[in-house]
Amino acid sequence: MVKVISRPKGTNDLLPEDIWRWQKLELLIREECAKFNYQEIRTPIFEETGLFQRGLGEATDIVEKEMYTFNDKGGRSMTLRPEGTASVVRAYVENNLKGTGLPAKLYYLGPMFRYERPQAGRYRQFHQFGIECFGSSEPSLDAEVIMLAYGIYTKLGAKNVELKLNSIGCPNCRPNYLEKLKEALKENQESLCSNCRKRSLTNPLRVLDCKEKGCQATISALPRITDYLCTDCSDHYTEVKETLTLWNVDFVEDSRLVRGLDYYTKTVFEFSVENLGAQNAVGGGGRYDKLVEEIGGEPTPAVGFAMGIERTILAVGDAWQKEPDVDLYIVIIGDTKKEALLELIRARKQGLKAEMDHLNRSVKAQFKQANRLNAKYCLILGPDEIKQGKVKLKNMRDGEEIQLTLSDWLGGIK
RNA sequence: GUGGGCAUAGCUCAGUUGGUUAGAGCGCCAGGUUGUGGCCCUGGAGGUCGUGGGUUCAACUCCCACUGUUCACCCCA
Repeated sequence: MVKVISRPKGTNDLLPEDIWRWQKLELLIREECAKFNYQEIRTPIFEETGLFQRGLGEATDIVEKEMYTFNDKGGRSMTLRPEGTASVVRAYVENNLKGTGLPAKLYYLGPMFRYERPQAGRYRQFHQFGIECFGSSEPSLDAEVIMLAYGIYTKLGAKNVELKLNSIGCPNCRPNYLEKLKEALKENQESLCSNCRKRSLTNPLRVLDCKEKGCQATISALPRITDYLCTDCSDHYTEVKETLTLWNVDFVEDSRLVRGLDYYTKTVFEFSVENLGAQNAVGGGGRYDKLVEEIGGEPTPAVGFAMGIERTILAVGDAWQKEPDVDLYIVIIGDTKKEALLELIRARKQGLKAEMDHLNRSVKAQFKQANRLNAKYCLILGPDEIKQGKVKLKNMRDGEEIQLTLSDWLGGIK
């Protein structure tokens, strides 16, 4: 025997027993995007490495140690995309999408790649759905992006989804806050964990995110960004909140929410669920008014959101029920395969999901198979029936069997 | 990248102080009904006990390494 090659670490085979969940979620996503006038965009799965270095920030963990980077045969450094926004921004600039009218509202759905240690809800190849809206700095679009995501989570039937909201200011007001924060951190070094002491210098905002119990008291006493926002940012934040309230979106303000990517400005938000352990963030996003410029486009305000598909499906749990595989199963008795083949294709032309036996199984085994496929009806074709031009149609829910003519038994299906 | 747990049938798991033929439930296949599913009964197929080394007369069991998986850290979706 040849050695079986197994799939790469941190990747998954999506089998028929699970894939229906994906399809159901994708359908919901596409319907909601259509309602909000978001159009799909599909970009390459790999890009020049520089795109992500510029887009996400050199100092982020993703760029520093989690990217699948390789040289192609021409010696160019390429990277499997670790997230979707940078590519969409690139495509927006490269294809001059502002020319198609603003705001440009785009969504994407597909695999992303990060070299991480896998655990529940965290894989090396995972999938994200995301939306990006370019060309307007209006808070109503921040709210709309959040509303779209909120609507999807609500319709999923997932329990205990929480929306956290914050504003992290802009290049005008954030430096001012950072200084105050650093000062406060300096005074409280003693009471912080070793990690936070490091972060106080390298990335002070992330201290706010620390989950260490010992740090909590100190963190809650630190200055809040929302108290230091400039008028522009503060007004923007207020209007986002007002619009969400107008739309009955439940949210919790969390002045400690900062998020890990460097490109965010003003609005940031995150959706989390209870039952997912450490990987409880199922989606998040925010405004990124400086990113398009950084990628090389002209200054363009933008706001977006990304959802982790695997985590979202985990969060749904068993709240969903699988559709039956077939409406109709044709049971062959004796030498009636030819008739069965004819009726099978007739049923399918009528739009029924139909199946029949291809293993020459016993009648009993055929009914078992029908049951396994959760068939609503069985069409029974035996020599006696064919002789008289009749067939039997059995309702598998209540076991009732009725006799119909071979030519119009389809009328018996409700 | 760091630390801990786990790895036996398709799935969930038993397996005694190391002892010769590795089990159960579910699932799968067949029969119990010359042409009728779900429930029940009977039988059957299916395992190089994650991989490779070592200790031993003897290893699923003990030791080491590797791989996978899982939880936490970290990070994020």
